[in-house]
Amino acid sequence: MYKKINIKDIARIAQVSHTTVSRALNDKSRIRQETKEKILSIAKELGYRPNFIARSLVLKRTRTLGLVITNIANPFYTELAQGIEKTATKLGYSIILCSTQSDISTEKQYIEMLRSKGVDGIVFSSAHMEDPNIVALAEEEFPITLVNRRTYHPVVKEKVNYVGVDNILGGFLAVEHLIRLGHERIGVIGGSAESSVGLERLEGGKKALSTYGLEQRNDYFLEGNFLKKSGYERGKQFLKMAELPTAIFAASDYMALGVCQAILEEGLRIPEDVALIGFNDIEFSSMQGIELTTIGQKKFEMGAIAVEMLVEKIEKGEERTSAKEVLLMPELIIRKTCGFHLKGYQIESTNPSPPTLSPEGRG
Amino acid sequence: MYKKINIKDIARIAQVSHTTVSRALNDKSRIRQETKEKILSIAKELGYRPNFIARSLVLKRTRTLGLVITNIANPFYTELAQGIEKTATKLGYSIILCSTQSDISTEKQYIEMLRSKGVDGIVFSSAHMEDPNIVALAEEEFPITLVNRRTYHPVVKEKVNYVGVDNILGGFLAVEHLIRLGHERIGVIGGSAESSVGLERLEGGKKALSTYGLEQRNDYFLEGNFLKKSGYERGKQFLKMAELPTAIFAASDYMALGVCQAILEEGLRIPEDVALIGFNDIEFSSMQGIELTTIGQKKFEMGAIAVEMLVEKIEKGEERTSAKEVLLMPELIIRKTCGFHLKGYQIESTNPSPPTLSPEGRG
DNA sequence: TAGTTGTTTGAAAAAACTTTCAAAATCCCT
DNA sequence: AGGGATTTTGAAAGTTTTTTCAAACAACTA
Repeated sequence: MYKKINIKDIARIAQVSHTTVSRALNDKSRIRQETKEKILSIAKELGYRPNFIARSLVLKRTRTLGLVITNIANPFYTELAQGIEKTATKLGYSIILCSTQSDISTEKQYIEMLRSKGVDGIVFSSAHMEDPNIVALAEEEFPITLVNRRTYHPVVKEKVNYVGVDNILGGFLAVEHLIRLGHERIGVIGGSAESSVGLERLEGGKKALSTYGLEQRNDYFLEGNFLKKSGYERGKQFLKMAELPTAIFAASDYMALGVCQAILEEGLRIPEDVALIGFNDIEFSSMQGIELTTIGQKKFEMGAIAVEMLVEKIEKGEERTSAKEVLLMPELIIRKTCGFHLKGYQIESTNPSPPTLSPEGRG
Repeated sequence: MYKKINIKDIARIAQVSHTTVSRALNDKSRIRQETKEKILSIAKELGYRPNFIARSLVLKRTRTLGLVITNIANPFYTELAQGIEKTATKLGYSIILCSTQSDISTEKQYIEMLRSKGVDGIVFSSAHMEDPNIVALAEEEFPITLVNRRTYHPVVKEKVNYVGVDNILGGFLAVEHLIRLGHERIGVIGGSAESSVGLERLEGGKKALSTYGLEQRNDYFLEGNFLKKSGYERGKQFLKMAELPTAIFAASDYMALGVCQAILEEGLRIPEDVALIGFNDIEFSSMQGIELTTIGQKKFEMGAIAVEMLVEKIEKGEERTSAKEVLLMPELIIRKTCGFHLKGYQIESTNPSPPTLSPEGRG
């Protein structure tokens, strides 16, 4: 049986007090180089492993972060989670994974647990619009950051950092692309009403419609929940309409894949019968046989920035008070589900400049 | 500023000792019902939140598990991770996520960290064949379980629990399916040599070949690493051969998707020119436009069983000494990449019985 | 009433570490 | 050699909780 050895064991062998051992181990001053080396070598020899929980108890720091996410199965979140986990370990933190299935009360329990376990901060990747848990944390000034989804609550806006894409621009780009390809009846499948990103993408889409002078038909806006199944169902709904849209913008690739399934099942072709554009650019969107045109966003980088901001907040403490907001630029990724390639256009630069192209490509 | 309140604060207000408060909070005996209720109500009113790290210090239990995984981005692992996370929380544990990118020394650092943080156990989803870190843990009898990949090291086999699929059977099923459809030149893309599952699947494939009296050609066995890119590259390699295989079995769907890309790029059709079968049945394999025939395994359940076994080991302690090994049954899932549907067979039951079907379907 | 039993409570120790403060040791200068 | 300054070390307290042991208290029996 391996007995765990602690700072006192080392002290006894090195013939010093455990205080001195602590100083040696933590590379503190007020210790002679010689004694430090001796202690270090003994520690190494004994295979000493520091007990972080004892340390945490006195330091009130665990170097552990919570990650609350709806569901890792969603490919968008797994890429995000990767960025988060990687940069957390780079910065010396580990992360506790919490998947809430979007349930506010599950989220609350997770938060309770995380705080009892003494995490130094939490990153939320899927905040609800009016998430009371997040508001409470913000009021208490507990270190958190929001990534991807945000909350419009004033105290959250004032106090907590946020990273995301410019979803309004993204939505605009998506619908604009459809419009430029000649579509006038454009169906939009939004995210759930609890998600800021869905709303913002929808808003961007509507903006494109009005910029190009197209009618906004209410029956062409359907609410989804970002999941494949919901894309499938909303897609079917569109396809049953008397005057069905000629193009569909789904607020996530995952949903777009569901729409794809629905369209194909009805015996329709993509993009000839109905064009399809998604959002996120998950890995599978680029697969042969799918080749979904979509709005790309830097998911890994988003996660990385989120934890960098959080760690800065934790370590810098109260120094910076105002909340930062960083918005990454979305990017139109043209593949084959909108028919761009069929019309023989050459791929142009897709940087997010204001709409200048004359609608010559219509019809 | 919210000051954290502790057991002593409650004691002061309730006019009892903190010992008594502890008893009330933990629902222990040796306390009068009346005092207990009083204490509980005070605790609630003050918003008391137990400090798990102090508790952990004395109890030597953290109710936290480590999950070491190569990479959450691989869809197979995300489904597995879901099963793990969900049942961990169900059993009152939280999990710290560690993605090693298959690097042994990164893994070692993660293990050090996890142990310093006092996790009660670790689940390894991607053990290397001769992983020294795992051997060391096993020798020390630190609670771990292996899921998916295993190690053939004798002390690990003797001491640590394992859950996985019957990969040999799975490989057999895959290649058998190809053989029954008339293929005689079957290329296999294995996993990396460090992975037990790749080896076992290959072994199963070879077994099918010999069972049906087919030649085993060494140039038809290529080593991959389970990732899409490696499937693409190995696929290309096969397609450049003078006598290219008429069917390919890839040891993971993720690789099969890469192979798919390679085949399509070469202007060949699936399954008419070359048939393709994968392993894992990840969610995207069932997508329209892909419809990959594959070997299914219960990933979520596998994860669930892994943590159940681990928790049992942790909580039961030394009571059960011999290591359990649970092997789930793989299942042939026939979709469209092997051409089964083209031949007008009706879908038969695919339970893993010994090969009885006469090879009437050949040619 | 004394003695026994059983229940309820609290003091103190323990877990493994960091930090503060004071004491001891060393060094330098006159 | 003596005194001040500086460096090195250790004792003790603190972090929050659980647990052991003993004390106090109530109730019951003889």
